[in-house]
This record gives sequence, C-alpha cells and structure tokens, in this order.
Amino acid sequence: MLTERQKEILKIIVLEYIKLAKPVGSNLICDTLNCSSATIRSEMAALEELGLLEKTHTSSGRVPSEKGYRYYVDNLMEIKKMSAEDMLKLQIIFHNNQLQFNDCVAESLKLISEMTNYTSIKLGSASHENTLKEISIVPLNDDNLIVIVVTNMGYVEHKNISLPNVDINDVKKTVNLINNMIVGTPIDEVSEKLEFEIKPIIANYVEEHEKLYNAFYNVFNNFASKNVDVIGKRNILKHKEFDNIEKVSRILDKFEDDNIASLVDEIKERGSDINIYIGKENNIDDDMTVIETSYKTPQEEGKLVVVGPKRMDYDRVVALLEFIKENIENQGDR
Amino acid sequence: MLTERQKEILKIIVLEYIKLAKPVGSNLICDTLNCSSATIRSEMAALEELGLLEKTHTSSGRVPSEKGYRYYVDNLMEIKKMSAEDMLKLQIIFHNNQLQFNDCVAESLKLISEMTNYTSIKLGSASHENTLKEISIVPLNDDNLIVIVVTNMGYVEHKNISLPNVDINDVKKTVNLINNMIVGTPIDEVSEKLEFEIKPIIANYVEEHEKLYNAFYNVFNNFASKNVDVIGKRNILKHKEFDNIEKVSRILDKFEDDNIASLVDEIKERGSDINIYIGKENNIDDDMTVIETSYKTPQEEGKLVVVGPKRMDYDRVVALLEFIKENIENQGDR
DNA sequence: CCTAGCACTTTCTTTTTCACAGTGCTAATA
DNA sequence: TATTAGCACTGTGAAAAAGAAAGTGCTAGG
Repeated sequence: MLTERQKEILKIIVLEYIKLAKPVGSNLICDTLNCSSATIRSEMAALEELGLLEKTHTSSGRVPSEKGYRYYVDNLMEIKKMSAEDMLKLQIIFHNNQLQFNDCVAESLKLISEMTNYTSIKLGSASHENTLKEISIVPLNDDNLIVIVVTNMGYVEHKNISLPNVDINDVKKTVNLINNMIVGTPIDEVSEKLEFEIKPIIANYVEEHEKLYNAFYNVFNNFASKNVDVIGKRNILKHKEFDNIEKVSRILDKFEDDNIASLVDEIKERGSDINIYIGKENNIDDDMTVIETSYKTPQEEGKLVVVGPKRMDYDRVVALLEFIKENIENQGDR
Repeated sequence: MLTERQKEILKIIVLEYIKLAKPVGSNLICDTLNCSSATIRSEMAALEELGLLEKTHTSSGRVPSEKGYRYYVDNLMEIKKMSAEDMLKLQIIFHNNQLQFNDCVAESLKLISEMTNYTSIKLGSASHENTLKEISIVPLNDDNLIVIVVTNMGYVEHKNISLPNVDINDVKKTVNLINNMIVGTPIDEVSEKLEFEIKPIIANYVEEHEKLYNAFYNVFNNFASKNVDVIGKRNILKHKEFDNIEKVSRILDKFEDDNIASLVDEIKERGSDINIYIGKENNIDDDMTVIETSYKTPQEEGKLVVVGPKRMDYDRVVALLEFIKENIENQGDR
C-alpha cells in the first residue's frame, strides 16, 4: 500500500514522463510538493523497490515501469473531461446529419488518430460471425462480371471474374441457387456448401460448370477473414521512442498483418467498459499500449482500439473512446 | 559524346553503386579495365565535368548523378533477360487458372514488390473515365441497407446507409429510377444529375424524400476519385538511403496520399513502352525513381508503376514490368 | 522524519588522434 | 600523345580522451 505522498510522486512522474519522454529527476518534483529533493529521492527509491519505477542507468532520473503505468491507470488516473477542442471536433462529426452512422465511426477514429498521433483500429465482426445475406452479379461485358457478396452484418466484398464461354443465364441461375439454398450460412462454411450442394446441381445442365464453380468457390474461399480497418499507421513515426528503423518496421509490419484482428481480439475481456493493455499485457508489441472498447448497435457490433506507445496520454484516449462509444450506441438508431 | 571507355567506366560505376551503395573508387575499376587507376581517375574527372558523376566529398569515390543514371538508362543499359527464378515465379501466377485475370495483375505486382523490395502501384482508370453501370441495394434490416455502385470499368464501391422511416419500396423505386435514367453517366456527374433529374421526381411521392436523396447523393459525391492500389509501402524501410525517420515519413506520406494517382499520372508520356523517371523527373520524390508502363485489355486499362530509390535495379525492374505487361495484354482475353 | 551537503556515476558532447581510402597533380615513360 | 608511377593532400570514420551536466545515494545534523 502506497502512502499518499508516494502516489502523488508516482503520478507526477508518469504524467511528466508522458509529456516529455525524459527520465524525471527529484528536483522537478520537489518544486511541486513542498519538500526537499533528498526526501523525494528516498521515496523514489522506495517506489523503485516496489517495481513501480525504473532507472535507465545508475544515476538517471526515474521512468515509470510497466507496473507503474498499470498502477497509475488503475488507481491514480482521474477521469478527465475532454478538452473543449476535442469535444467540439467530435461533436461536429456526430451531429453532422449528412454523415451516415457508419461514417461517423470511421471519421471519429480518423479524428482520434489525427489528434493524438496514435493509431486506431476499427474491428468489425469476424467472418465466422457473418452469414451470407445475398449474392448478386453485375455483368460488365460478354466475358466479365462482378460478383458481390453481402453478409448479414453489412460487410460487402466483391470480385471481378471472367467466364468466357459461359452463358450469362447459367450464371444467373447459379446465383439464384445460391441465394435460395445457401443464404444464412456462415461465410466460413459457404465454400464447403457450394461444393456439396451447388456443384452437383449445376453439373447437370451447365456446360462449363467446372469453370463456373471454381469462380464462385474462389470468391468465398478468399473472403477476407476479418473486417478490420487500421487508421493512422504512420503515426508511430511521430513518437520519440520509435526513432530507429527496426522498431518502426516491426510495428508497421504488425499493423499491416492481416492477423492484427486476432492480436487485438485474443485479449480477454477485463469486464469493464474500456480496457487498457500495457506493454506485455497485449499481443501487439511490448513497447506499446492498447486501449480498447467494444460497442454494439442494432446494425453492427465491433471494437474500437487505440494503439500507441506505453508513454501514452491515457486520460485523453480514455475520454475520447468513452465519448465515441457513447455516441455510437446512442446515435446508432437515430 | 563519350568515348567507349568513358561509357564503360560510367556503366561500371552505376552498376557497382546500385549493388553496394558505396562511392566507387578508381582502383575497383582498373581491375576490370586493363589500365592504371590514374588513367581511370582522369576519365572520372572528365565524366564529373560532364555532370554524369558526383563526389560525396573532395576525396571520395564517385557516385552517379541524376544525369548519370539517365545516361545509363538511355544508352548503356542492356535489355537483360529475366533471371530464371523471377521468370518462374511470375509464370506460376499467370499460368494459374484458378486465378482470375484481375488477381493476376495484383498478384504479380505483389510479387515484384516482394522480390525487389520496391513499392509498386496499380493505377486503374480515373473516376471521370468511369460511367455508372449499375446501382443496387441490399436491405440489411428495417432501417439499414447497403448501396452498391458498379462502374463500366468494373470498379465497385459500396456504402452502408441507414434510412429510418423510409419505406423500402420507395428506396427500390428510386434505385430503379437511377438505373433507368442515369446509367451511363460519368461517375463525376452523377450527383449533379441526381439533384436535377431524380430529386424532383421522388419529391412528389416519397414522404422522406430529403433523407433519401441525401443518402444517395453522398454515395456518389464521396465516390473515390481514383482506383489505385499501392503495394509494399513499407519496402522503403529496407533501403540504405532511407535510414532516418524524416525521409521515411516523407515518402510514406506520399504513398498514403490519396493524390498519389495524380502524382504518377501527371507524368507526361515519353512515348515508349516503359518510362523511367529519375529523381527530379518525377513528382513523387527527388530521391526516388519511378518506372511505369500502361496496359490495355478489353476489360480494363491502367498503369503499372514501380517506385524505388534512384539507386534502383533498373534492368531487373524493366524486365519484370515488360514481362507482366505482355502477359496481361495477351492473357487478358484468355 | 526531513534536509543540506557532498562524493560518485553515467551520459552526452566536444576534442583529439589516427588509420584509411581515395583523390589530383607532376614528372617520367612508351 | 596517352599512360603510369609516385606522392602529397584531404575528408571520413572510428576510437580514445576530456570535460560538463544531471542526477543519485549516503551521511550527519536539525
């Protein structure tokens, strides 16, 4: 159990380090608290003993440890009101009746990325949670057409396919078959159903049924496994701690990875509204913090995620995410 | 006019520098050519006088100048055969009957990026060259639906919109109106036509016509202006000359820029098959080279672009692009 | 329990030194 | 006349040395 003064000191160090990214010395603190630097130093030594602070070298100032950040987040962080500026900008988005609900989410995440210089991620439902809602085609010319697949969660994917020597009416019939027989199936399982339920039927009356079947099979087989949108990847470059190419590469690779959804998703619920995973607590990177919340509206459910350096402006991001989550859930049915 | 030996020297320097990214000294060259380093040095001085070579400092070896690369590309580069390995990998893609034509292009560019560590760009036709082919909707639930827009060039875009209190049949009627009256219009001009041709009609019989109109208006008004795909952005990180965060940031910003299409597109045709724009010759970045070719098939036309450091493996990229272009144009109608 | 004072440590920056790679020039040579 | 050997010179990069700055831990006294 920390004394009040220790808490005070830890808090100052965390906030100061977040602001300037420089180890914090005892002098800076004794200005704020009314006591000498020597006193602070012995307190800092105690906090280090507890694993809440770290030194970068024997005679450096202190830096919060991962445990230190965690303590701050759990016990010290005050729920800060959003700055008037942040508030205003977000409200403009949510009160813009021109914007569709969906765009509001995307726009607000984009705004968060811009304002904070962190990276945000919008995570829709996974493919196994999506079922086939409808498939349709648009013929472009004799040989080429576009197949459009829509899932019940409103996820859309399309593909350009070319089917020379296949009668367009056969294609249409096949589409009808799919729409009649397979709609409602989880996207994951569609290609399987195609093989066992559709293929045998079209084999009977379509000349080039092999070609036709393959085309549709591919559409579903390569269906993107996740509905995920990463916004502001390059922001990582703007932070002091990522000042060398290897680190930056490592993180950018993670962001680009198709698997990022699972990295974020694997995180077990902590139960509360907004979850914070610091450093090793998350699967993205030991040097990063992930702040995450989920939302649910009649139309859609998903997760909003903000990823930044451990030295992150926790208060602000939490306030922003809370605001957005609330607005999404309330305005979802406007 | 250069002497044969000067050409020889320039060529060696360009190739060597491309390989190792280190200024090339006279000793290295006199091994290859049978003469002393002093001779080479006076030749190098002459080439520098002509602006084809540069020094990094008074007593360094030589580095090709922009003009030097240009001379190499225009006069010295031999059309190299592709390596067996490159050839094989690409052929696998183009001979894979599973893959749709469209995917071949994307896959081969992806492969180029991976093999060369440069960035490639697939540039489809601009929005003003696309006309509306068809619009369709998929209702998701009472209030929400998806609008799908397809252009004659096979470009597809979709948008989730919510229209509470609007009768789905009114929406369908509106879609029919659009499909009957506006199909064939350049995408750019659709929102205008909506206003003057569709809006007055639906105003008569649709209660919430304002909402409905706005929704469709937005779909078209925000239609992506370019059909562009940038592959392997992060490859820039792998090159020696981009070893600091500012440079990397600058370039990555360019890649992310929605305007990248125009940066590449503005380039005036040089008339030949494959165009090379070195450093200041291109609009992307003075430190980069852009190699570009266009293709045209019955289904689609567009540009293939490879972007990398000026110190780029010109021979290889040209060979790769030539191969792909040829395969696209021949196999486009398979 | 707090604080003033001081010796000590590490980093960071600057300066010095040194070997190296490569140049330009000159005078001799084929 | 073109080439070459020889040599003085120059900028770079790495390593070593020196000094300043920031901050700590400890001790003794209030």
